Amino acid sequence: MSVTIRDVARVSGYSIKTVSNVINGHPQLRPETRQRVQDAIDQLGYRPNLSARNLRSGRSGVIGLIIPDLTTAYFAELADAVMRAAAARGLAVLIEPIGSGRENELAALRGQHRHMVDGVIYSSLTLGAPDAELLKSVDTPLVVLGDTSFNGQVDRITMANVAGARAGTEHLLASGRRRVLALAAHEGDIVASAELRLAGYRQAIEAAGARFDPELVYYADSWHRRGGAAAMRKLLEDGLSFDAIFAFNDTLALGAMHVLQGAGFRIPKDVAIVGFDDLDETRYSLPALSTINPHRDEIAKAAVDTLLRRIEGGIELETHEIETGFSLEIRDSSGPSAEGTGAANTAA
Amino acid sequence: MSVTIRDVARVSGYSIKTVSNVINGHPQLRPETRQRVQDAIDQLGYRPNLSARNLRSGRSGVIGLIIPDLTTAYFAELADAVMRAAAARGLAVLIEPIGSGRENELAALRGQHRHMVDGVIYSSLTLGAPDAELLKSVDTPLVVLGDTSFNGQVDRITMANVAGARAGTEHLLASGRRRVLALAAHEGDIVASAELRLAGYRQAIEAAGARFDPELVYYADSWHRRGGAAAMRKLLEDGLSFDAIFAFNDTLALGAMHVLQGAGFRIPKDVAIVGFDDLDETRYSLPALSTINPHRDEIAKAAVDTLLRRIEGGIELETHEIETGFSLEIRDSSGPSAEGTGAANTAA
DNA sequence: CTGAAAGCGCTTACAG
DNA sequence: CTGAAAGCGCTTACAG
Repeated sequence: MSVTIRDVARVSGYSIKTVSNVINGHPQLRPETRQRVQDAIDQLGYRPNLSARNLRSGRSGVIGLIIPDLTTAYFAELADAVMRAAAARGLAVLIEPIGSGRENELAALRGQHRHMVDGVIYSSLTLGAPDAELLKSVDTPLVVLGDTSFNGQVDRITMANVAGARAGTEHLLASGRRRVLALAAHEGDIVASAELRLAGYRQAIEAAGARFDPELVYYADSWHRRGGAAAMRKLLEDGLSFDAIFAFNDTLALGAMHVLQGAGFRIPKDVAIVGFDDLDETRYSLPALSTINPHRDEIAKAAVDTLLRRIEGGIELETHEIETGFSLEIRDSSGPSAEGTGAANTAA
Repeated sequence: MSVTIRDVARVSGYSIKTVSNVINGHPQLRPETRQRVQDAIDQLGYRPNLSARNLRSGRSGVIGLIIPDLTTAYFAELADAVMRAAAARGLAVLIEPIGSGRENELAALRGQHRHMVDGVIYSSLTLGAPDAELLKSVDTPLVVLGDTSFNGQVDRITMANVAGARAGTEHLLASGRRRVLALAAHEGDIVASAELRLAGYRQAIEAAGARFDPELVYYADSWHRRGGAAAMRKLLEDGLSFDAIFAFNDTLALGAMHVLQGAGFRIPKDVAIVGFDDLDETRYSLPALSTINPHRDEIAKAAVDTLLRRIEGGIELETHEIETGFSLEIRDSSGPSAEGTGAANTAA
């Protein structure tokens, strides 16, 4: 059952060292040597014992990913992107779903898996600048994914919250909408991304020469579909007039869209909607939802590479803060308005 | 940085063996000894090196979970359940998303992570009885999650497809519906669960003394929301009359519900709907979707425990096939019909 | 290019 | 209860 490097050495007629060189792709080896060793490996079905390799090298080849849960589409898609980015670097990912809330997030920093992983990608919602020291005291290489700054004291990848929100709002204004609602959310202590996206929304409004109207900012009580639906119902009751919505994330947008359609509004004719996150399901909603694509693959790649650099560079290495790009995905939910051509297809 | 068991021995004044006994919770230890060793551990911040432990024990404490992807709600929720079940047994889970299709599923069996894990939970959609030999030839302990039988040659956990589908259909019939549509799906070679659920649907129809009408069985071209929506549009064009739908999974049901609502049907008044899977989002759809809960936690627990037994028992251990329970979750989408009380709230 | 040997940190018979 | 020692399978100076 357990073929070891020693067996390969014996069968191939070379020393353990040489076999090891072949396995690890050392360059200076005669092709013939390499071939014979490889033949023995194939013949025996040898696979290196990773525990032994890890013990020796001090590395496990596994990184941790700490997220609140796996069943929220946003985190599932993030995890998927991180796994792909890690696989491209030969790393496996150990996902640790920790639940939401500050306490869980803190507890995770002392998690049990800590010693199985070479480093951790940590998606934090509640930690902020005052916790920078705490994060620095963690003895595992760490990269934070989040919208709150730690004053450059921690490696961090963040998305283009302000620029993305601005682009989404500008797109709505550019398509002729005049009363663009901001559908925001507060949830627990999660304020960072909401604030940043609000700033982007406001920038777009003001850049268009309009006045920022706080009355047009609605707060859902959660970031989820249900929150978007509830906020929209309240909004319709309030009798506010509007012809577009920039929602601070996709699920809010989908919840709002559902209620609007139930109330007889046509989308995008009567109301255009743009979300944020580019969740996979936005392609399949009816109509398909326009949204800000935060370039999750880029975020994941930056996180993995930054973590790898930290693992190799140690604590002295200077910290990196990276803000990734974004793009506006124009789908059916933000096509021309009722005053437009009438054709409800994708705007160019 | 690396405190070892040797350091703990030195500081505590006991031998390495004794320290090891304390760490591993050996019973016969004087409380005083245990305390002194523990003090040293705490003082030094000692954590066992898992690579060394694994090398020695031949176990990694990690199990693999092979699924098509993490971004489909169904698999995300399955993964979540498996992680919780594994954590309860002190195991970590390495998720390997492999994409869909038979080729990917086969390739995964020779996956790179094979040697990091003590065993694998393998969610297969395309493998069937003829592949039993292949599965048995994998040298890693393996438990299959799936609806296709391998003739008892492989450990397998499956859900109550027939009984669940029957219960869902019976619920619709019991609430006074007369024309219950079956919204089925074919996708690639995935036929097993569709066939089983169709059998359950048919049993319910016939048990009610009605005749099974093949015309009422509609096939979507995918198991997803979009497939359900497309099938429903076609169905409405066909002008078929019906007052209820039993959908073979929740996303089909949600897609169908959306199209029905867009066409002016009231749910459940005009059409009652029941899905299958109990995805989290069924609680938040409008109306909330009635569904068959396949007891995912039970599935996950059975899978982890069966795998653990296989890991410990080796290849001689006889194989287990476990079918888990289910329950009918009655929500708003299957309340009373138009002829009923008129109150569209949850049926009892 | 290649070999003999040490050592990563742990657990576990073996001997007291 | 406790100690000294072997060995899990690998990598890597060190010496040729």
